[in-house]
Amino acid sequence: MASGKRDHLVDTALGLFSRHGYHAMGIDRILAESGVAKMTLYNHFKSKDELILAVLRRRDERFRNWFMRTVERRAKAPRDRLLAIFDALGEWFAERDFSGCMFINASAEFAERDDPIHASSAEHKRLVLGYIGELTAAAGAENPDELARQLFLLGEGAIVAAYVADQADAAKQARKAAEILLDHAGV
Amino acid sequence: MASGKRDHLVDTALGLFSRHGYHAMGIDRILAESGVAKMTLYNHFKSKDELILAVLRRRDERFRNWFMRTVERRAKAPRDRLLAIFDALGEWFAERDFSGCMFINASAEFAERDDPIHASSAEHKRLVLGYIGELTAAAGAENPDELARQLFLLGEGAIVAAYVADQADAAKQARKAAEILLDHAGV
DNA sequence: CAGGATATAGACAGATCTGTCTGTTTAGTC
DNA sequence: GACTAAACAGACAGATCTGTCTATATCCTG
Repeated sequence: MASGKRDHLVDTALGLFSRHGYHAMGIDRILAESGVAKMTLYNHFKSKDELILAVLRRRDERFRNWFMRTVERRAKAPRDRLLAIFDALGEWFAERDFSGCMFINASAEFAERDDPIHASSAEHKRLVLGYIGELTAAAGAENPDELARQLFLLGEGAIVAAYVADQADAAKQARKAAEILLDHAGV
Repeated sequence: MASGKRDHLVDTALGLFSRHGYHAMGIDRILAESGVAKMTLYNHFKSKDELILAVLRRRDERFRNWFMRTVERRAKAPRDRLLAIFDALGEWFAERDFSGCMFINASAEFAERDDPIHASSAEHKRLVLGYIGELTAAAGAENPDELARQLFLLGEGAIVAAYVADQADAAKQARKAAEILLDHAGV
């Protein structure tokens, strides 16, 4: 059985890194908050960076599960599901402790392109784009990849607008633009 | 006359913060790289955060000047200028040391919404959006604000796609989507 | 040339951060 | 109850970081 301590550590770190950033949040605070001993952390992870990678893996899994479930619960028809992407984003932005996208934020702090943390963030974005691609294909778009990439841009833009520029209704705006793109793509 | 040392310090810090992030880049390295003494820094700035704010002010000024100049040099007709936004972004992304948007990255590291650094980033984004709004108004769009916000989302999304997800042609994709939105807005 | 502002190098304090080590305690299993 | 593995508290080392202080040097200006 995987250690419950490890799980708890990753969960606590996920919340703290998300709200405060990666460099700004020290190991000691994570340990205090989680009630775990330092040696337990270094028994499970080689370094803080390895903990961050574990956090990102968990975040990727949880976020994409939640995202796909929400989109698919909100709508059945392919076109509606593509629009539901932006309703899901709107839900996310409205969370009280919304702190932007952990992967965008991680890329900001670990700037080197071949840093494993940056690479992990890139992979997450590719997976999200891939999911949107599945939806555009299911919707029978003429050029599903291109449509997916354009909707993806709207989504990422909405995240930035909501977090950086404090535009609470960014998801709604993105949805309106998406409708136009879908109409144009014959979906 | 404003100190040339101060200017040089801000310039050096701008490059280093941009390439390495804000927390990851220490004062000492900035001083060594710029050849300026520590007391000179603390004579001009109260703290590292104040230096960061000065860097962001300079970056805002330079970036928006460059951006507006590039857009207006690349195209004369209002619709073409709106599309030139994405050509300008493409130029930027292709720079060898492109490191994403300093304001998005700053918001990632200074997460609290009322942190002056986060607020300064929000203000920059508002100014960029305002400029796009001038262009959509000049183009005679029916709803210039809404169109501007949607183009803004595409632009921000392209920045994230280019930097985080390593999509070199994100600006081109955004441009294609923008064309559709412009057609739809009767511009 | 004299005086005042500005910049210099570099030591220093104090905080903080990651990662290691030790010795003890807890918990589960045979 | 004995053995083993895991977690514990907490001290510690070593690095690094921000910000301060001092004493010297440079440069502009009157």
